[in-house]
Amino acid sequence: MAEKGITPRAEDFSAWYNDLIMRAELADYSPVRGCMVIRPNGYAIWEQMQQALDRMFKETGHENAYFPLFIPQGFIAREAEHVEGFAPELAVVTHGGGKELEEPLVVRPTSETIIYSMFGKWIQSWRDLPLKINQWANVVRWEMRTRLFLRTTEFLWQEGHTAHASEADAEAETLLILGIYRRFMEEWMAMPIVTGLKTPSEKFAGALRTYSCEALMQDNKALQAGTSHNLGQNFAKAFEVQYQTKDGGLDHVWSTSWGVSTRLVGGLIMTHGDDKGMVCPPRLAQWQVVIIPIWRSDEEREATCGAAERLAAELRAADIRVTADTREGIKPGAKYFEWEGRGTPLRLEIGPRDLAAGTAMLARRTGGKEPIPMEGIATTIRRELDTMQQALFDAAVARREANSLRGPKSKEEFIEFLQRDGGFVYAGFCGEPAVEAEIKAQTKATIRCLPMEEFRSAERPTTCIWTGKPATVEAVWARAY
RNA sequence: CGGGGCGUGGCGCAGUCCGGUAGCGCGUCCGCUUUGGGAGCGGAAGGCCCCCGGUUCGAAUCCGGGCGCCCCGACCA
Repeated sequence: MAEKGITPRAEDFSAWYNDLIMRAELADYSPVRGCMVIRPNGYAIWEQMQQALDRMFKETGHENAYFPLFIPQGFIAREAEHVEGFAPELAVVTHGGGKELEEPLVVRPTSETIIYSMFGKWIQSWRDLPLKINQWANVVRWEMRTRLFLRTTEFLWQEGHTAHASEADAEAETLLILGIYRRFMEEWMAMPIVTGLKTPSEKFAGALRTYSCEALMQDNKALQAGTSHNLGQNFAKAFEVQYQTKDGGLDHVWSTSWGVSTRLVGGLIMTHGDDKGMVCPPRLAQWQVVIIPIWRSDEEREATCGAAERLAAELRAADIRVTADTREGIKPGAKYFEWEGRGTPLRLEIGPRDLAAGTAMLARRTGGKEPIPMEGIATTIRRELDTMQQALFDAAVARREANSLRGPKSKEEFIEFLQRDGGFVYAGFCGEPAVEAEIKAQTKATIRCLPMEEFRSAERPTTCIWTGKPATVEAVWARAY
């Protein structure tokens, strides 16, 4: 019995995370170091994420396209900061067809360079703008240390790339996407985030500025869940993406790029998972409801399985994602454990007693089990799913707030909070990069972001928590993944 | 790249100190009985003991050298 469980979070959070992924069959290690196989249960969650995000991108005027995996090595070098940022983690192809290549090909770590090289051909006039492209793709970054979903050598993501006629338009796009990410994370993933600006040391290599979504995991480490970059004219200049303005002039376009990855699955796990396994918010669950018929005799089997299938059809008609587990030879209890481990939000048990009473036994993944009438069951289930979705979000917000510290009174309190694995600390910052580096060296915490207005503290910090000098901004610190 | 752990049927492990020809649990397959919180009994299949070399009559075990994986740190979505 014990060996069937997973390591409790309190005992070893990393082990819990790995155990959960294996138990829920979300992913597996690949023969290649640092790479992962995303199994059907895990990929189904990613597909739900893709669908929701893809819809939101398209609703805001973005189109999908696909750019190649291979990038001429010289492209990466064209933007100074970009090459500096990515050079250490590039995978490079030197041979093809048995011969050494004239110019090595880089396996894309991100696609700015190849995309702007194409934008240069496609954009001639202000009439071609804005150009708003998204692609769903895999990218490769040679990481020193990897973790399933959170950091793997190859990962899946979407990367949006847009070109605009003005800096203001590019900034508006950057913030529009940040808002979409926020809505997705809050409303679909039930994962609260703090949005804000990255400091220069943490921004994307080649960006003017980077905004990010920062979530707090159950071990009180921060997870950067998504980023949206205003690239200014940096890449436009490097790849000569110019257009004729309305008044006949010539200007470089203003561009943005933004992305979220399969890392979000890791965020989902570490936001909602418990010691029994995965907990999946209803809106992202592959199966929102699993129906488990219970029988003894053959007649009972026919009756309960038949009822399960009819119930499944009824719920499906109400747009509820439902499956019936009619496997024979496995006891109901074993099925309960299996579906719980996978995080299925609701379970409906149908046995002879339920058939007689006109009810089904409803069990929630988040706790609680009671009989509900079959009459109007689709409405009941819909309400249960909506309630659970909201409850997961509320619980995650409450946990984050309980583990956040606003306005530490002293440097000592600040350090002490971070050292006992506290969560987010909001404090004043003088803006000096050297101070930021010193804090990182001493506390292992980094500035996750300079929070946007709505996340800032009511009481504005006036002094830098580290130097005591006047604060120029409020920053959120935490140890991070 | 440093520190720690580990490599033995599909999975998890014991056996290694003290050499003697491989075992346990889970899973799998077959049969019967079971089925409202991880089923029981009977039968069966399944192992280059990470790799290479050495010592020895004999190596999973001892010695030397490799390789790989996981965890913790330095870099990063």
